[in-house]
Amino acid sequence: MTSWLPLSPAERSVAIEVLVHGPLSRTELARRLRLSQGSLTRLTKPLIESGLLVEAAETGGAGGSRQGRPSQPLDIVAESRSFLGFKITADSVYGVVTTLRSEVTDRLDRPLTTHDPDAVAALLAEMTTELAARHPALVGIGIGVGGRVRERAVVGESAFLGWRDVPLGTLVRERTGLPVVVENDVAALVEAETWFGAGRGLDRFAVLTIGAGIGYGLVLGGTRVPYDEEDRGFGRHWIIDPYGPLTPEGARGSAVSLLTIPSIRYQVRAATGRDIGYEEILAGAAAGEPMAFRVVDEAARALGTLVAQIANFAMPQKILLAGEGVGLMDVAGHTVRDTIRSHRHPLAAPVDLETKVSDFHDWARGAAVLAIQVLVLGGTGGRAGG
Amino acid sequence: MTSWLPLSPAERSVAIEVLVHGPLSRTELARRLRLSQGSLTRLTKPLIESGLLVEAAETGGAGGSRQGRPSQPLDIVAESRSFLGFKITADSVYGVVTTLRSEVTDRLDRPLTTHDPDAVAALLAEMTTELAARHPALVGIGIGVGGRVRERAVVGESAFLGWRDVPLGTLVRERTGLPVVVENDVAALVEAETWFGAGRGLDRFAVLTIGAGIGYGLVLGGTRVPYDEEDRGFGRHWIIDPYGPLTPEGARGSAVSLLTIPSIRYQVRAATGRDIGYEEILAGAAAGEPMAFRVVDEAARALGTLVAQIANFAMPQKILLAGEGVGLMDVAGHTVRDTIRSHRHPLAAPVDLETKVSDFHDWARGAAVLAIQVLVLGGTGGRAGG
DNA sequence: GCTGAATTGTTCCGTGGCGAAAGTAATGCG
DNA sequence: CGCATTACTTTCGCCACGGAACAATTCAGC
Repeated sequence: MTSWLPLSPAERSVAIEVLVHGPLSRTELARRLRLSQGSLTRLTKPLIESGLLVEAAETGGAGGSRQGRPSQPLDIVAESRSFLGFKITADSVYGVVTTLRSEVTDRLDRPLTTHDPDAVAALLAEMTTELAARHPALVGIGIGVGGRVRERAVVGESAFLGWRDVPLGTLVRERTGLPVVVENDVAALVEAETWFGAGRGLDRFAVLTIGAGIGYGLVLGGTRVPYDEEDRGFGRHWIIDPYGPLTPEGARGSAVSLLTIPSIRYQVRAATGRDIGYEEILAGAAAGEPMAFRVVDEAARALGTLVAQIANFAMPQKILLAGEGVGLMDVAGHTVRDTIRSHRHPLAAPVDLETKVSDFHDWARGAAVLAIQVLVLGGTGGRAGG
Repeated sequence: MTSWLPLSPAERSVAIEVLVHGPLSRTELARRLRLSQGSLTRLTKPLIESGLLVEAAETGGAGGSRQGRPSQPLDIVAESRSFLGFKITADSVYGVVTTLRSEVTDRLDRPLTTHDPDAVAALLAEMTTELAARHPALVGIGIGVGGRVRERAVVGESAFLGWRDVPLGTLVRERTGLPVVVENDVAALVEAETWFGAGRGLDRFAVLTIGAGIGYGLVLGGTRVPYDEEDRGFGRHWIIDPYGPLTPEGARGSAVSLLTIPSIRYQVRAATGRDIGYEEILAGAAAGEPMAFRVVDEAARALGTLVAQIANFAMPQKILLAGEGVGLMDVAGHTVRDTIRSHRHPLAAPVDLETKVSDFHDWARGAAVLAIQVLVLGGTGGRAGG
């Protein structure tokens, strides 16, 4: 079962709308999809018969009209199928099991002791077997990797794994028998947020991730813009302050050198001689420790500048800050917001900014969403506009 | 005649494809629009009968296949209708007459001696009358104004004219009897380049204009992103160098203070005490005059930074530099390109950059394109995705 | 409780746009 | 003079959609 089989385009749009925007009545769907009510009766009938949709029992009583025949919301049976998402880091593999709605129902992590492609694939297969025992309805696997990925199957280049042209998709599919999607990890997270997260239903949407590195993704017209280029690691050459800090990673004063967790720790270590953890640095900055404050304050200004540039030039309706390094916002959010304002027209609409601290399981969940998309869209996921 | 009347969506797409992409055979159209050949016979028949399309006589002999029945290119009768475009500046009105393909066939300029809305409308009507005498098939008027424009008809706010909520569209329509479209001048230029210029056929495309001010427009999915905000003049708060020049317009080190013609002239005047023209400053910089060189070199670096930021964050397939102030590229193009490179990943694809020095007639032509769009699209031009 | 208004969902029919495939037209090549 | 090749046309059938009448189900008011 590679996809929801012979779903007509209209049926698919109904399925996606219900999947992404929760239980909806036929009338509401007709409004959203600009179809007649009659068409909706026609379209939903086979979907219900096939068991994909169900008529939700409760109208809830919230919202809705007071008079007339009560609406009959339709919902997806989110638990009918399970999806597996993996995030591969240098020393660990993080795995999650999700429902069709991308709700995480299980987790499994394993240390990664070798970077040999076959061994990695074997580990993934082993984890899959273990999780499949607990979740019989497993129908697809998504894998997120830092680096360049081609055709959603082959890792073209991944520095931290030392890989070149590794057909990871095939390796895992052969060992599991399940359809596999491989994608750049940032791309996966962006897709997940677009379908089920902060970017749901938006036309233009941007994601900026801060962690060990910088990630960036742009969604236009509901579709992620494919970056042919920079999945070798964003932000190494986004120069924010030419006189900024010089760090091992990234050009002087670049987003990477100012914002990533390693760079911030490096700066503090270089200044104080002590190797302090990221959280501790943030706490120190909040407590007014001069050195930590200086570094964090500079990072906050850099982040504000970056967000303002994204808002000015890509004009998204919303910007999501994600990753492990956005704890910055808790400590220095006001500095970030002040900086954004100073880089925007005073009368411009304020930037709709959302912050979401994410761990590696969120990245894995992003990968699982890819598997969901492939199932729903029938293998043709990720169309580039022509 | 407000539009091409009852054109079905499919017929419209055929008309637009031929209009924008030159003479095309039915088979070629079928390929581009992903329709069957039979459908194209059906769709083109009424278009030809109504006189909108004609079968071009010459297949040319260039390109094309060698064997088989020769193709029969279809073309739009570009001269069958004329359009009028106006660009209003503080002291002049520039007018052009164009064909359906937006080729300029006539021009007319007049000084603007008053900013009284009725007087301006009267002047536009007078110019229209004069041009209509020479071009009988005039069917629509487009007007480009710097400032905020609502609903393609009302000038909400225009600083240089001192206008607030002036229903310019209505004023001109009442006096001419022709359908009128009013739009922000930058928006008009972007639309024109998207349909008939550098952005033709592209999915993602950005325009940056440099002149008395800065302008910016982004096209995604073939549609211009509506900027709810910054049509009060872009770039006043795009801080490129916090320690950059302080000028009367724009924040310190902003794109406006570094790049616009008035700011560059101001900087040279402040440094040398002499009031020199823009072209002369560029010539001086090229000749190695220290002061002019310093200012122009700094401007070129700023432009490079700006273009790199646009490329990094909006990810367009192409960026067009337009306006009266892009002569900069002739003198310091290498500096601009070097700066772009230094702000991008070394392995990233080079930015596709096009330069087009435009004068006020090009701005007027942009406005005329709006009138063409409205005619072709049937009044519903400028849909926001939702 | 009954009636009527309001709202959701269903059934039925007509239309129109589309693709598939067969047929026709116009050319070059041997 | 066929024959292959390519462009276009015609015919046919399908099917997705909208529109309208109808059934279902609730609430409001008397």
